[in-house]
Amino acid sequence: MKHSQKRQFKDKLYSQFARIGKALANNHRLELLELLGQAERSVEMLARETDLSVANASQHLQVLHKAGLLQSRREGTFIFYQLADGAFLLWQSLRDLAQKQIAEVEHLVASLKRDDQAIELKELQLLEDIVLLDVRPMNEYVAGHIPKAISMPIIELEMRLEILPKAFEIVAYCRGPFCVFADEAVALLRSHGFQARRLAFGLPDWQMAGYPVQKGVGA
Amino acid sequence: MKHSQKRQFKDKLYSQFARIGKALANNHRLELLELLGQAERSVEMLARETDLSVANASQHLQVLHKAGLLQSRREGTFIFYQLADGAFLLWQSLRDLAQKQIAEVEHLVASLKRDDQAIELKELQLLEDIVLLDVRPMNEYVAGHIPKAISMPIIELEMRLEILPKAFEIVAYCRGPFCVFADEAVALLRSHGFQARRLAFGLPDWQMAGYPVQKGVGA
DNA sequence: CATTTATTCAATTATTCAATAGAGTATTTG
DNA sequence: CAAATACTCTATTGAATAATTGAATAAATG
Repeated sequence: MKHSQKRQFKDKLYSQFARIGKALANNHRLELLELLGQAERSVEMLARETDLSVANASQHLQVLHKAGLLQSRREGTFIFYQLADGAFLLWQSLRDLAQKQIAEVEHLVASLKRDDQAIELKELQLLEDIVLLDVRPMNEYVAGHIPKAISMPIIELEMRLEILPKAFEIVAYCRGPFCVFADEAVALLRSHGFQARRLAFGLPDWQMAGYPVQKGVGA
Repeated sequence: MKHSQKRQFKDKLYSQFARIGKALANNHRLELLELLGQAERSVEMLARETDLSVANASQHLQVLHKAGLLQSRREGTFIFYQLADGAFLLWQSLRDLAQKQIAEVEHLVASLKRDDQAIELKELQLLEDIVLLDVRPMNEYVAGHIPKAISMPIIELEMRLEILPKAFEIVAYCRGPFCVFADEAVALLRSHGFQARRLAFGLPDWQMAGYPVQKGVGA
């Protein structure tokens, strides 16, 4: 094989890889990936949750789909998108690299005045006598949650505070390290005299680490 | 926190993530990443190996650098770039997703008429009585290689065929699953009556899997 | 079978990106 | 300190992308 043929082959091959890179090159598309990492959704739901127009969300979803990052299925008039195999690992690698290498990310997270007592993956195993709250929207809890976690969407938390025990520490988790639901939950709980911390990670990270995931509404 | 404030925060955060996506959105930059996954290099070396002008290569390297994917150090008039922590995992996730999800990639690989007997990571452990050849350029071998592998750059292989034993199977590896050096080596070896196969993966994949890596020129 | 709902397509505009050429900046060497 | 080497910056060009709007599909409903 001549040099020019090799060059042509490499150009073609890496251009295919770059299709995935291009799909990752937009903030809205990354936000869509993060949402879809939690649970599948229709175009309209995704548009609403990302504050995009439906047409625009649809376009972005198609870019992700063509790059092999999403799978879709039709159900009546709805089209549900979900992550393709391997897409979460890619998003996770990107997210983690950004956290390590980009100073502005740290700066943004610092602006949340987040508690630095967040619990890492391995630490959670060792904790006993805690109440674990999944503060994501219900549909994400149903799609999968950490065993023993109670569904307590952040919007319902304040109303349902009285059912929580003050004798135990309360641990909240949400979508991932950059999701603020758990921070809001911890702040609210503490302001009402509870002892509370957040997990530093989300359900998909838990799942990727090989831990068991429970689906549906727990008995 | 109001909805509009949350939206602003998310837009800023995901825009930072998208900086990395944008860095991955070009075939030349991905090729640079793959090369740097093997060993650090100067701008000029990278330009030559990717058939880019030096100015253009420099620009692309700076894009990668600003996105946190590369680190650089000066040595005299040379600037050496190397992968930042976590950058190889990101490139590997992207590459593996492309292999699984993009049909054109499979099509391109098929055009190589590659032998499908390639040896996977776990299989290599079980093989005995083989001669393992690292057919990448010498500098990459020096930067790190699989223990017991012999450096045999593909351009030297034909000249040095006589030192190889016919009694053992010969196994060649190179940069990764899409590198053709090992395919060329296998083809050449077989045409000279050797029994030969390639590894399906490269040195960085071996290293990422937690196996030991030897540096320098083996004693 | 017309209407409604959910999604996609097509056309437009503003913005961003890739590549090039040539000038400019560090650093080493004679 | 002048020349050589290695790299970076700037300006320009043409190409690609993002968001918007309104029209066009596909499937379900009355």
